[in-house]
Amino acid sequence: MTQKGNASRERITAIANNLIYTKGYNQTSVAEVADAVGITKGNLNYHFRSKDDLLQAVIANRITTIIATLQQWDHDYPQAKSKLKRFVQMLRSEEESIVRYGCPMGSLNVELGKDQLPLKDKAWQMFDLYQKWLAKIFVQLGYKNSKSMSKHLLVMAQGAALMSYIYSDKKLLREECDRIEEWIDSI
Amino acid sequence: MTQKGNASRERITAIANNLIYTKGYNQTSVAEVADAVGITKGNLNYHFRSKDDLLQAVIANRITTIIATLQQWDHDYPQAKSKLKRFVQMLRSEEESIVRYGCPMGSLNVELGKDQLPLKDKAWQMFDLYQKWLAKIFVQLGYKNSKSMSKHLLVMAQGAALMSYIYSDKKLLREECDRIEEWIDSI
DNA sequence: GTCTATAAGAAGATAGAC
DNA sequence: GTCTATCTTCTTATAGAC
Repeated sequence: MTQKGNASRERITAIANNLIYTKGYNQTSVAEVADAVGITKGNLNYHFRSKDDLLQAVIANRITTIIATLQQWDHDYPQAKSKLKRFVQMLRSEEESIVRYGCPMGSLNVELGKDQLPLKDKAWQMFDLYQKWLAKIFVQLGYKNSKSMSKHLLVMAQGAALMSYIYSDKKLLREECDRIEEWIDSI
Repeated sequence: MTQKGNASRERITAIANNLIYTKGYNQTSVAEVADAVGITKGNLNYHFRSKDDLLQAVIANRITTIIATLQQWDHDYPQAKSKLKRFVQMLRSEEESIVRYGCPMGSLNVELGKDQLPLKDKAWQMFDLYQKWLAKIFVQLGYKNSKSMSKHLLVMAQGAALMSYIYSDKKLLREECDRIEEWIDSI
């Protein structure tokens, strides 16, 4: 709560995003965020009138990132199965943080799910972006049950992220990625 | 924080267990637990010197239950694959609560994982009981990689529980159980 | 915009009477 | 064992000066 700090909304949001991911939303105080940014609580409350308001901005930010990522993937990987593999690849490239902090989407949804329903809806949208994107691909692949298939892929990815997080086990995460990719090849 | 209440440790633990499951540990206050039990905070603090102490008792309780359950399953289902199916069956019979509150083990581990390391170790033991029990079965089935196989089954089960919880989707949970059972048949 | 100061409440835990 | 009362700390949020 010292230092100077040019505190644009974006700057605060980015730092809050990181803290909320690594510590959890309820376990992160606004004082901590302000401290990390280098401003005072009072100043932070000028930019965001409430803690929930801050989380909304964080989630909105994540949603924007996800949309951009999916567009990029659509552009980079024309083939349907390549898109699916790219999705799995995300688990591999993020293995370090997943094993330490879990999946940012999964953790946040679990945390908000028990109460705080209005915010949960926002957090839920993150999942739905991936799900709808995946479903589109399964349609391309000729599946009638594209929704079920896309959710199944999310189930495997979330299960892999969750268990490798709980066991702090990179090897497990890699093995599960292998299995998911085998599954993609087999369909 | 009114009413009379014969407050044995067991009674408090059972009620706390339920609240912690449905609301989450950090979102459950000791005042709430005391209220649900029908005693005062002061009294609760007589039985459990701290909130962490209370959670330890809750987890110890769960561990005892898990051990008893696994022994029962060992007794009731002599065949290896029947044991695995019984494990999956748990997801089906608990679908109502899983869809509403998630998996009690998974949620607690995620919640404690971000900080509170001493308690996480305790919570982690719950998972390990299942994992070791499953691994034993895969050994029976002749698998060299029994550990990997047992964790894979946990991955699928946890993924199914998590996603069906996030989507509040019983149909998804059932479909994923079907897939897991198909997998068991195929190995 | 950014600060200091402070309000207002919640939560965990303790002291002491009964 | 169980209660009432109190303490302390943490947390969110506001008020007002600069």
